[in-house]
Amino acid sequence: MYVTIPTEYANTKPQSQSVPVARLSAEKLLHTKSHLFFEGDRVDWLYQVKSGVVRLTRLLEDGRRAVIAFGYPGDIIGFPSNGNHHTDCEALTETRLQPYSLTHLEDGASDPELHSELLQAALREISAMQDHFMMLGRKTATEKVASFLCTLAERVGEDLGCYKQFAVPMSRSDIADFLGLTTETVSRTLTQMRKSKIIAIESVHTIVVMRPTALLGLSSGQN
Amino acid sequence: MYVTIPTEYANTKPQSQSVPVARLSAEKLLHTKSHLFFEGDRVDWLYQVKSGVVRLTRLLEDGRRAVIAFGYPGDIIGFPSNGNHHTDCEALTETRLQPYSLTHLEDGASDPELHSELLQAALREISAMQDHFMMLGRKTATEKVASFLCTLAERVGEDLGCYKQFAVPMSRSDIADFLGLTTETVSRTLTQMRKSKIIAIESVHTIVVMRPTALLGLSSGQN
DNA sequence: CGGGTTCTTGACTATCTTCAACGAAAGTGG
DNA sequence: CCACTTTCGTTGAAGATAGTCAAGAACCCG
Repeated sequence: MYVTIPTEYANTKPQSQSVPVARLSAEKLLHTKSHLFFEGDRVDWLYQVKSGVVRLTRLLEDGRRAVIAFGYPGDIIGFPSNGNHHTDCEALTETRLQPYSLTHLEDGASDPELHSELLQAALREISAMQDHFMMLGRKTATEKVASFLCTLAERVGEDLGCYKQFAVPMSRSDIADFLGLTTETVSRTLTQMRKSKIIAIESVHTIVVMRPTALLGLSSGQN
Repeated sequence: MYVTIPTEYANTKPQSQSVPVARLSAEKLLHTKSHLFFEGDRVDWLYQVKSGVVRLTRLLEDGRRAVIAFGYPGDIIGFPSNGNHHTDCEALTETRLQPYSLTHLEDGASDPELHSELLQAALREISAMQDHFMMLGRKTATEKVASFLCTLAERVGEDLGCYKQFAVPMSRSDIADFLGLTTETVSRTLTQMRKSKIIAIESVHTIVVMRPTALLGLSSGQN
């Protein structure tokens, strides 16, 4: 999941990724904090997240980290490059995954339809990543955090009357590394939004959006 | 073309993208500053750059801009998302392009091999974009500019004895929007590198790398 | 040649980071 | 189950990196 530039709150097309048809393996269970794969590992399977949340990260030699994406239900993860994984993948919650055999997927001749699905998934991924470039390169801290919350609210928020509540399974530093900020800045920004009654911080890992329109405004710089 | 994290100078595998086999249309010529497509246009063709350089951009309503990528010879551009272009594309120099019919490409059944090539190109694209996330989110201005120059040198630099020279067809603000900086910061950073004799600025749009190792050092933060 | 754009440079400012301390939460072992 | 340790989150103060504003120089293009 990438945080994009929401143009209208709660208006995105349902994230119902077309589900590849031929399941070649049973569901896989991944426990919180366990790894699905590491950077450099050979890619044998792609996975579609069925429930739970995973985190994809890359590291720099000196320890700086980038969170490339969060994998939410419906997302397909594990795209190879030169046959290898280019990120680490760790579960943030108990996660169920549907594996798909890569050899079978990549061989277009054997199953053209499945192959097309894979290509479509890759193209969606590219598009989502392009949105994220704008975020990383051109948005302020407040805009970044607001965009992030909007996306979470839209994607997994549950209605609470006129409010929307959602879980935030990732740590502050996961969020920071995803948005290109520090944990302190993320924390401060959230506090500020809480003080201006735009959000409520139910618990550290649960947020309620009190004023969706105001949050959306922050996300696009109209403050 | 994305600027990645060079691990060893002049050590990247040749950018020889596998060339799709079935050419369905004659080469297309694009003049400097003319557009190949705009964001929102329906995608009918993909293009492989044969010569020249193009620039892919996205805009925010308030005018902020992100340069998503520069398209150099060998690169494939125009990947659709929901059938539409998600960036504008403009030629920075006279450019020759080989078009490929999308309908033909996407229909895996009709030409499995071509379809596979397309998927591979998309996967390479995803990998390159992931590298760029680290750049945008976690690198300093100097590291960004140095990485950018390293990539250009590697990709299109011509040997001049022990130096490497290359053209910089994009403007300072193109570079800035690619790296998530301002034109002033790009300009200042280049000036600084020139003063420390790491590069020479032949002309505004031509750079010579005098001390490749030093430049590579800057790109990964060892300064 | 002249007008407009692009690039460079300077001075100042703001945003975000860094460093540090503290409190809260979660994990561990007796 | 409780005490202890460790990690995580929040907050504050100070500092630095990059941005903004502004002006002049260089470059292009007709």
